[in-house]
Amino acid sequence: MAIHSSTRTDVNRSAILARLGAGGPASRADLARALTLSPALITQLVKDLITDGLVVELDQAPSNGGRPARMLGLAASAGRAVGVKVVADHVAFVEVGIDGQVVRSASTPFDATSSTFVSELVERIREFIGSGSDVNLLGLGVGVPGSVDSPGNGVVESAQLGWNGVELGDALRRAIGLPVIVENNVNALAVAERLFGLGRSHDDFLVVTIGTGIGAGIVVDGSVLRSASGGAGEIGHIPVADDGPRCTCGNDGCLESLISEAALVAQARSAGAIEPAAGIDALLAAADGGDEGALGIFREAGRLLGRTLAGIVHTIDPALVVVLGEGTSAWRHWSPGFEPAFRSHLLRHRRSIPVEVETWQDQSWAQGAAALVLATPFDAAGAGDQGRLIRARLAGQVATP
Amino acid sequence: MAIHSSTRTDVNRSAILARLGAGGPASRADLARALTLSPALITQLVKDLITDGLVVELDQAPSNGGRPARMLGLAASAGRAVGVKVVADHVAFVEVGIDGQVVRSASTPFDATSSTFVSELVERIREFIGSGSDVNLLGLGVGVPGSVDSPGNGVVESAQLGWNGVELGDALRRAIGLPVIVENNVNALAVAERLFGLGRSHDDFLVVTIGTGIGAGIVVDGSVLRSASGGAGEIGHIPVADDGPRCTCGNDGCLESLISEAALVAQARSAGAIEPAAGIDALLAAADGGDEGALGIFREAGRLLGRTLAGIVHTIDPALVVVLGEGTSAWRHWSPGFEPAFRSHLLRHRRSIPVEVETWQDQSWAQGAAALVLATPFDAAGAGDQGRLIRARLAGQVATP
DNA sequence: CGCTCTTAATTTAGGACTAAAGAAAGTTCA
DNA sequence: TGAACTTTCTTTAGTCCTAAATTAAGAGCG
Repeated sequence: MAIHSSTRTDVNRSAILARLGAGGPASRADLARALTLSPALITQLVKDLITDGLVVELDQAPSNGGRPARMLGLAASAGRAVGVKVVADHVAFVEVGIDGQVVRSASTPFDATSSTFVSELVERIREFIGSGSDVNLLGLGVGVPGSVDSPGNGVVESAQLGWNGVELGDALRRAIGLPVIVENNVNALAVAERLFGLGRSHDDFLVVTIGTGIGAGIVVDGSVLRSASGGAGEIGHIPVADDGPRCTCGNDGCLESLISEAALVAQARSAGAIEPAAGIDALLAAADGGDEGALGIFREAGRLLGRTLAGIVHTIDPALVVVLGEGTSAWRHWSPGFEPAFRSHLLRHRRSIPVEVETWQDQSWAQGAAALVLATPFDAAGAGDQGRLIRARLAGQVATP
Repeated sequence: MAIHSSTRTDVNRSAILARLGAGGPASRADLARALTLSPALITQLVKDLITDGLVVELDQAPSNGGRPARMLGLAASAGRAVGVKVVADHVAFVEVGIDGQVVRSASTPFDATSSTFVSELVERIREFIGSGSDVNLLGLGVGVPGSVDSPGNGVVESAQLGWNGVELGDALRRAIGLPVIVENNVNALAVAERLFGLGRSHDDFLVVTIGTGIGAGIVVDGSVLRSASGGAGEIGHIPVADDGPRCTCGNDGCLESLISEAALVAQARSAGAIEPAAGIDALLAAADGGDEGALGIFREAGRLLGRTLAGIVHTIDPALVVVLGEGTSAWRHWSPGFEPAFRSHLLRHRRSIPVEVETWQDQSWAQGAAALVLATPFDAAGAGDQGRLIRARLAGQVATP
């Protein structure tokens, strides 16, 4: 019932700005409908935002049969976000506008297992922020492989990084002086899909990543599912074989132990489909060249993924599946195994569910992280104190000449 | 942001009443905390509810070190709900108070495949309601096996009942003249668990039913997951065997095709563990008598259920699993297969997740249905127009002498 | 026994928001 | 070409709710 986390005015002002960013120019009537606020309130809020130099009136739209609408757009200075993606051996950065457009990006080496990894990360982040222009930064979004207690707090458990109870959020807040949102990197991708991608027109969809790891971001009723301890979406550890290979998690027969990039490479090496020192690029090249062993490895991976995703579709009933991650570069070889396995295990009325594979770039992970900041204006109570600070920074701006 | 479905006063009054029903007596300060409303507003609303005869002041609680609280309780006349559970061959009814306590119940034969099933159902419901006392009925909750487009609308797809696009909600509203909420019966059980059961202290948990069918109700952030078309939780159709038996849905190797009651009976007959005309009761008796074939069938069912639920726990990350349904009477035989399979396929930090098996009665399904009505005061926008009507009926009562 | 502290409940002033009415600016049609 | 209608935007009056201040009623302690 009550909104505690921000003043209501901050919530509304930041929602208007974020909506103009994510959705493009809109009229007052559009904003009232989209944000379910009365036209009277929108008029008041927009008047103040225009006075504060954050919103500008654009051309009039053609009439819809009545008074023509006056379109509104964002002023150029309306704030930016930085996204950081952390993996074991490097860190990627992007700086984006409120519309999600990438202004600049960078990537630097990094050792997540070093005993001074936090201060090294802080240094890298300071360098990236310091080399940007003097535009208002709303906050920092950080995506990590692993689970996070809550995005507004940011305590990380990550086997891949070797981190156990690392208070990353607090450390970065203290060192950088910006609001910081920390989230699992696949969940961050799902947030980005919801805001800027194919998920914009769906309240319920599934993001699946293939590549180094196998993971899922589950969007339900417009929000990413985190559940009890922030660990929803760990589909890589769904058991799919009773006596399958040993997984990095210690169990046997997890999906990931069979279809992660490392697993495919290991199978290919064992089968002689590639040289013992070759990697995934060689496997893809072999499959492209028609090698039956390589094709079979990808087909079987697709089959296992398809069957497993069919079960997930029955469990959570999404309207769309989006496939992302480094592994998508090989999707043409996964698909022959994936499609029949997936659709034949779906109930009849679900067999036409769309599965979309999007164009992947390494900076996509960092864009996902940045989206964590950009999404907070849409959730009045979301991300606790950090969310409130971000909304205040977005809503409280006054443009300087 | 804006609440459209009820006047705010109705939302708040009905929330206070429902909270006193579900949670028992509480002070004004307790209500303010539980409902996240200001103490000032609670004082105003409670004053009116006392004047209207719906709430009574009880004894003072012992002091917590400050001013002793004045406890509040429900007046006896504060409204009831009727729950109806429909299966292929009978209908079960309960009438419950706002606290969920069963006031009376009934069960009658019914033919879901009859061409006049709607009017037969209407007749049964009228008989049950007509034989009750003259207390204010807030609404009718109906649980069905199958999927429902939305609880406030109530269009049913059910293979088990042979219903396809049946506009049950509209038909019942027209004929009975009460607000009607229709939902999948396992989802209804999850609502009841959230309100009155083990789920009261959890925002994220999983309800699993074993018996005639295998289903799940998934509670996330305090609400039951429905997703895109209301079909979340159909875990019975998760594929668990590549070339398993043919399922009633037409696919092969679904979980349900291996561990539903009918599947267990078929396996037992094939194995000679029971007579060809015997049923589940004979299988349970044989297992209780130490028959190895019978024990093996239950153990294998438990193993498959355990492995599948481990996958679901990784996908949605619940804090608790509650097992319900007719099949729980045999849980002692499922458990030896279930427990090792379940826990060995969980990530290390999840291995201690509690799995609770609750006492089951056939009227539990109908209690779940009644809970659909009782839950609506807690969701300001929930169940559309039906929710608004229920809240208005609860909030708008004035007790007559 | 009286003072201080804590917690509960109430009152007050003011902010936030909406429903409804009205004004503005088009399109359509006779 | 002017009236009627539609859609957008603005203004007004009132409702709903909270933060803060105040009052009430206990426990604890010297």
